[in-house]
Formats: sequence, C-alpha cells, structure tokens
Amino acid sequence: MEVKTDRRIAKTREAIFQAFISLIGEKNFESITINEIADRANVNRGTIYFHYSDKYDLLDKCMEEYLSKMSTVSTATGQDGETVDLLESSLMPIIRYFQEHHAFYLSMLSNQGIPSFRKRMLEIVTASIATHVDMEDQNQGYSKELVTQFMASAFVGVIEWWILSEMSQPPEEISTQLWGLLKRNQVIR
Amino acid sequence: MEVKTDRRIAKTREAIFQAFISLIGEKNFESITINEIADRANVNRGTIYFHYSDKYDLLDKCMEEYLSKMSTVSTATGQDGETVDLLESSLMPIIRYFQEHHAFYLSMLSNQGIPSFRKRMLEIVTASIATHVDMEDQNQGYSKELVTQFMASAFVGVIEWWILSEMSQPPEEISTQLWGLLKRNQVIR
DNA sequence: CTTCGTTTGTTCGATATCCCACAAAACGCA
DNA sequence: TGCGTTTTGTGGGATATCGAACAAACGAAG
Repeated sequence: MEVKTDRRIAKTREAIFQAFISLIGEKNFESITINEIADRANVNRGTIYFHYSDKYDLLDKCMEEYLSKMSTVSTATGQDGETVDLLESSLMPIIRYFQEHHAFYLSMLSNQGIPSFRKRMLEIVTASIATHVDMEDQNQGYSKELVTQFMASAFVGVIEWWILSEMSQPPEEISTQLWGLLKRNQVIR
Repeated sequence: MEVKTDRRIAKTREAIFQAFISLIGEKNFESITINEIADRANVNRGTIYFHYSDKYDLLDKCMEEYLSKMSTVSTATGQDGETVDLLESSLMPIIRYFQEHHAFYLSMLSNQGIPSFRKRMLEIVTASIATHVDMEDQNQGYSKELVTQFMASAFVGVIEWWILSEMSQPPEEISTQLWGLLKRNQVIR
C-alpha cells in the first residue's frame, strides 16, 4: 500500500537534514538561517520552502523523523508478516542506532541544543516502556504510571549521558548493563 | 561569459562519476552495467542516458573532466585577470591534486584499469611540458620533440608509480624531488 | 530615527529528473 | 543451438527542483 516517495524528495530531504544537523552542531539554532541551510545542502532556497514552512517546521520534522526511526528500530517484521519485538532478546539494535546517529543526538541534547527535543524523546520512550513494563511481583503495589516514568527517565538519562560523554563506553557494555537494570525492574522479559 | 551549470546537473554528474569511479575500483570496466551505476548513484537510469550516450561516452567524459582539472590546477587567475603559472614556484598544487583524487587515478591506472587513460594523460602532460621546456644551454642540439617526450614520460611515470604504491612517500618529497629533476633538465624555471 | 544590507516568504516559467513501459539486443545456461 | 533473464536504449507524461525576481520584515550601524 505504501507509495514509495520520489527519489528527488528523498535525496533533497536527506541533504537538508544533514546540512541542518551539522549547523546545529556548530551554532545556536536561532542564529541559523534558511540561506545557510540551503547553501550547505546545495539546494535552492525555494526547495526548502517547498517541503517546510519555516525552520521551526524543519526542526519538528527532523525530530519526528529521527524519533520515529528510534522507536521502530527495535521491532522487525518477520517473514510471516508478524511484527517481532527485538527487545525480547537484546538492546543492541537500539544502542547501535544511537551510535550510528550520535551526531544528531549530540547536537540536539547538548547544552546549546534543543530543550524540547529531550522532552519529546522522553514522551516516546515513556509510551514504549508503558507497553513493556510488567506490574507483577516486585512491582505490585506501585503505581504503573510512576514506575513507567521512573524507568523511562532512567533509560533516557543513560542514553543522554552516554551520547554527551562521546560514547566513552563501548556499546556492548551499555547494552548489557542497561538490559540488566531493565530486566531487574521487570521492564523487559 | 561562462554560464553556470544548473545545480541539478552538477549534482547528478558528480553522483554518477563517484558511482562509476567506485565501481571501476571494484571490477572490470566491461562488466559494469548502466543499471549498477544508476543504483549506486541513486539516480534514475534514464538520467544517465540524458547525459551520456553509453558507458563508453561516460568513461570519456569522466576522463576528460579529471584530466582537464589536472591541467588547470597549476594555473591560477590573479586579481588583474592574468593567468599565473604556478609551476614557476612549486609542484605542490598539482601533487596535491593527485593526492586528493588518488582514488580515481588509482582506478584508472591500475592493472584492471583503463589502458587508454594513461595514453590520454600522457598526451595532455606532453602538450603542457612542450610549452615549458627550455631548449637553451644543455638542451641545445637535442630534438625538442624528443626531449619533450622524454620529460613527459618521466613525469607521468613517477606519478603513476606514486599512485600505484598507495602514495607511500609524502607529497612534499615527491614535489621537491620531481621539481629538482625537471629544473635540472630545464623543463621549468 | 534613518539607512542599508540581509533574510524571509512567495511567485513565475523553464527544465532536469522522475517513474513506467516497451521492444530490441545481449547474455547465461542447459 | 535454443530459451528465459537481464540489459539496453528510447519514449511520454508527471513533477520536483531550478534560477530569478519581488516586496515585506528584520537587524545592525551610524
């Protein structure tokens, strides 16, 4: 059913995103101009307006693009058409995803980054964790909403810390340790 | 006077060139298909035919593009509009050019490369050297054509050897040594 | 406050690239 | 040799991107 997007659109959007992200890594968001983005993306200025109404819209679309990739990277589609939850075995896929796009997340989460991004990211992680958390056993007697907030904040916090520290620890270690902590708290498995 | 080429054309040509060059570095030229080039360049197959009649034409245009850049890299335009011959001071610009595009020259000059490329490159270098060689003093009594062929072959040979040996020597050394040899033979200065 | 350069949206017509489809040619293989 | 598959050119219609121009809003400097 899904109509594949025109090749030109995909290429242009990618170029604009990359230009935008690299600029965010260099200077304050407010001081970035559409002209700069167009120059660096090697795209006509009008083309940007063809896709986005202004730079705030571009920022929104950019955030949603990456965050939606983030939330789908842990679920694959089996050959039977069923969606498989990779979180049942390992955190490596999503950790690798963060590693692969660390430039983006670093820009968005750094001091001069976008405060609303962390908020949006937390929302999405919270929604995902809410579907995973198991309220039996140790979690009995706790508020599910509170437990979910607790775990989501912890998860995002660790990711943020890892990214901001230039991924000083190997992804495998992050994955296994996070996995252990989440399992211990009945978020997964 | 020069009309600037459309942004789309420049981007597409560059993408096609890069895809083509990387393929040449991997497999025999004859076994490369237009489909492969289009796929890797992320460009519609018809777009390639819009620019080139077939893959031989593409090869020609690609060669000419790089070789013309090679022959102009040593001449800059001063603010008075005069063309300045950089060869009067150093070989570094052209050596750096080869270093920058070594992937291309490696592909073209390697065993599985394009034999006609070396021939074409030699022609252009020969023409350039013919305008520089000084037939006075030691070169008196020699055939100018023979001296030119001698020097051009030597120059191309050194570049070829340097590229094929993965640029094992630093560019500065290549530049100064070549410079010394050419000067000693009254090709420059 | 005024001036001047820059940025912003928006419009227009031109065109490069898109996708799709087709027939002929070339190819790989039994 | 024959036969299915892939590649090659080529065409038509749709559309994304182009360059250029414009007026309005903005910002910095005098």
